Amino acid sequence: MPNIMDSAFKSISILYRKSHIWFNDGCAQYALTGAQAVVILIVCDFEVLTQDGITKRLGLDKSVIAKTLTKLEKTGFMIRTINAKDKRTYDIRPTEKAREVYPFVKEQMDVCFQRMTQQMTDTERAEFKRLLLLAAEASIALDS
Amino acid sequence: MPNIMDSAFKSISILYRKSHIWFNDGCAQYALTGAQAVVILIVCDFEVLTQDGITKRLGLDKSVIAKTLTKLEKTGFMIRTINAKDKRTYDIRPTEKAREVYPFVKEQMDVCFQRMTQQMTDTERAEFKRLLLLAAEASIALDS
DNA sequence: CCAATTTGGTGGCATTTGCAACTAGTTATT
DNA sequence: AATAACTAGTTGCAAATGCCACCAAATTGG
Repeated sequence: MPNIMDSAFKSISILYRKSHIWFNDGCAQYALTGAQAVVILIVCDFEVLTQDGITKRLGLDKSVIAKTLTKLEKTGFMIRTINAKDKRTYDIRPTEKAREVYPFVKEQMDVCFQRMTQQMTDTERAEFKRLLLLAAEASIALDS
Repeated sequence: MPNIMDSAFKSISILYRKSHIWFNDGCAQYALTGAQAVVILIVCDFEVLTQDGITKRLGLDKSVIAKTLTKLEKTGFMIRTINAKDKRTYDIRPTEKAREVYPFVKEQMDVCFQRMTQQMTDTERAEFKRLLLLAAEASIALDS
């Protein structure tokens, strides 16, 4: 297939969609969607977060996080308690069940990145990751 | 905001969603969605393509391309003619209207990439683009 | 040359995400 | 202290995408 691509923008679209299909498949064995798995990872990493904290760190709309958390609470992965200092907000905490799947979900995520970068050298892969983080942080900072 | 991110996978999600919001906004003035604009770019670049050719090059599902093209034909950006050699397939060609918006849409896409990489040096930006294309091509090749 | 398989395209349905309007609680202004 | 402005979260709706089942044409294998 000649000249598949010339644009970084299109590349990002392709990488997003492909990696999410892979990640969703990988998470299905734990009865989780990709979106739910990502939330589990970030909440476990921080131990406690508000919904807004998750929203800002993932660059998703707050309504998306609200819906995902409702599901995760129902399925026993998260606990929501009203914050005493600010009654508008919830403290979101992982359950033991969440901590149990954490390493496996993390592994799935790494596998996805490994797969898309399999023809890169270790140096290239590390540089790719560094630039991705840099661009993502800048993008989040831009509209907030 | 401390430790926003640690994972390349999450970064790709963020970059995709943010850049698509920007791109959609940028394309709205031409009465185009981001998805439609991307199809216009690729069809103009190749002059003629089948729906399957577009599908493979963008890594999207074939039903998505079918729906997008139906819309683009209705709004006068694309022409579909049945291929004489293979009556199952369409030859998709851009109209003059498509060629007219092409440079502006391309510009919007570049602006998005520029925005997310604004703190990079020119060298970093070029390297980032190279690695994105490399990973995207590999991802497409993987499941086809 | 006929049957089986493959390929390109369509339509329906489900999921993910984003936006806008809304509620309730908090902070700032006067 | 009262009101205005802001912030966290919820809900409903719309758009984008993916998957599946299906159809029609083409290719392959006997």
